[in-house]
Amino acid sequence: MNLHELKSVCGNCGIRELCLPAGLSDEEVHMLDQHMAHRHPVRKGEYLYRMGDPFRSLFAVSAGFFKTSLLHADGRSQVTGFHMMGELLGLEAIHNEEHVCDAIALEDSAVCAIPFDQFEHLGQVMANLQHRFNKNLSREIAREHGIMMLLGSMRSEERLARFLLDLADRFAKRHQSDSEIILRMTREDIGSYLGLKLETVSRLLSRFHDEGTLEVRGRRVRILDRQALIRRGSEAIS
Amino acid sequence: MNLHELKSVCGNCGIRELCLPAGLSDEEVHMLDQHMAHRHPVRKGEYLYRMGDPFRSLFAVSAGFFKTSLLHADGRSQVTGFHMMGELLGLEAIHNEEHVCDAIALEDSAVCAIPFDQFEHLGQVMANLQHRFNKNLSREIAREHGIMMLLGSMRSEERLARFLLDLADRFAKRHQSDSEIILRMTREDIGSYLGLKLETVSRLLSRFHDEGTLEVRGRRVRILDRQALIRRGSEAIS
DNA sequence: CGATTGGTTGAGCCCATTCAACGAATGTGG
DNA sequence: CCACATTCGTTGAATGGGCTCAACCAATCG
Repeated sequence: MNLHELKSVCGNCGIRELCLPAGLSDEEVHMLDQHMAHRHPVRKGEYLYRMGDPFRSLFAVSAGFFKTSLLHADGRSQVTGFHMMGELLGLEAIHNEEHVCDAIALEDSAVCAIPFDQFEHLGQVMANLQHRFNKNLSREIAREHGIMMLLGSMRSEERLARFLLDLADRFAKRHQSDSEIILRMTREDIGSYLGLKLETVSRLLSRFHDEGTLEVRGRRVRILDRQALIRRGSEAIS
Repeated sequence: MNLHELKSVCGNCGIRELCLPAGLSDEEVHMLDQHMAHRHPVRKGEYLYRMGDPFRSLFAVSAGFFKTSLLHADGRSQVTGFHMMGELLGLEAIHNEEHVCDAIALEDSAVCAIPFDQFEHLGQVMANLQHRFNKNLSREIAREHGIMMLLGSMRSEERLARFLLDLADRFAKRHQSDSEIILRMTREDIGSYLGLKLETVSRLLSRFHDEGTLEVRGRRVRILDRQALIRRGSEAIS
């Protein structure tokens, strides 16, 4: 075992309740530990996997921040998600045993690799684990429905407001500040995710800043007026 | 047992290989049949389920056509998908045991209800079934990534072209014509799904018609020039 | 039959894009 | 260390694609 690939111990993990073992008994988590989950670092800018790579493992983000994105034949790309501590990466690759998007670390990160065939075996003997996993997949589908709503029927201000509130909530769940956000991604990444151009994102951030809703200094964003942001995120259009 | 709720027999089902039992052995399909899957009709316009309904069963579409849509507090709605023979409905509801969208029959249809707790038990003893189900969920996630790409970075012509090609392909897989499409949904539904207004959809269909790519007569659409449509569906923007 | 729903088309408008210039921050090699 | 390139972000001006508003038609249904 090399220094960079340590046996992880979900039982001791600070984010256990955010991650795959959420809701499992100590005994069950111990079983999970026995069978899998090696932890290894991924440095900023590195690909965790690429489109077309064979799918062998799921990855649980144990530290850091990732984006996933699709690359289209004509060069356009679409960011499909941002992923932080406790979230699973690679779910979309199960169906044809091949990764269908790129996963890139946006800061120095670490992941726990979960060999999927072993995981499926374990799911057979641990109903609870399988149940949690089903829910995990289902939640991802529901989450993407929300993004379809965002992309399909919201205007730019709304999209950005909701994006920031979502990020803040997710950080808050991880015991970080829910008002001081450090964006790990570029304006272009945000724009791609939200179906906007980077200039539009920049202008919106400036506008929110000027109105006193946010304080924006580069990638440091502080939410000054959460209520205003919530209002922005649910304007009636029609 | 009433006349409208018949024990279905996946083993004899014409769409078995399109549906949940795909890839299962005869014996396995028999087990599936023993435990679940009652078939019942859903008439045009009826709700199969609504947002907020408790989640108890998945549904396999055995005939007909459904749309799923989100209803937002301010009245806006977003169509999240169209679903035909062999596709599963309700996957997005597993995670919090409550439906998070509406499912509405767009024509007289029929579904097989699959009580989810029983299904999970069966998954525990039939690794193959569980494996297929995992793939099914994963494919749904990957499909939605594609829609994010569509909504986030394609222009209106491309969106509609791809939508029609996707529909045609799915009909073709079900042994129906791949060039003669009967749209089951309104222009407004299409627009909602594609992030466009109904007038835009109408104009685009007229344009494709005038250019000889399609023949459009109300909800009857015939693909006259598939190559042209494919080209429309992959124009480089930038 | 009138009422309602669904679809088409036109004219004008507006929000986000495009194109462009510039500034700040970071990194690199001589 | 500085000169330079590169990446990232901001801001302005002009454009245009899809939206809004509106009129009208066709089909369907009580």
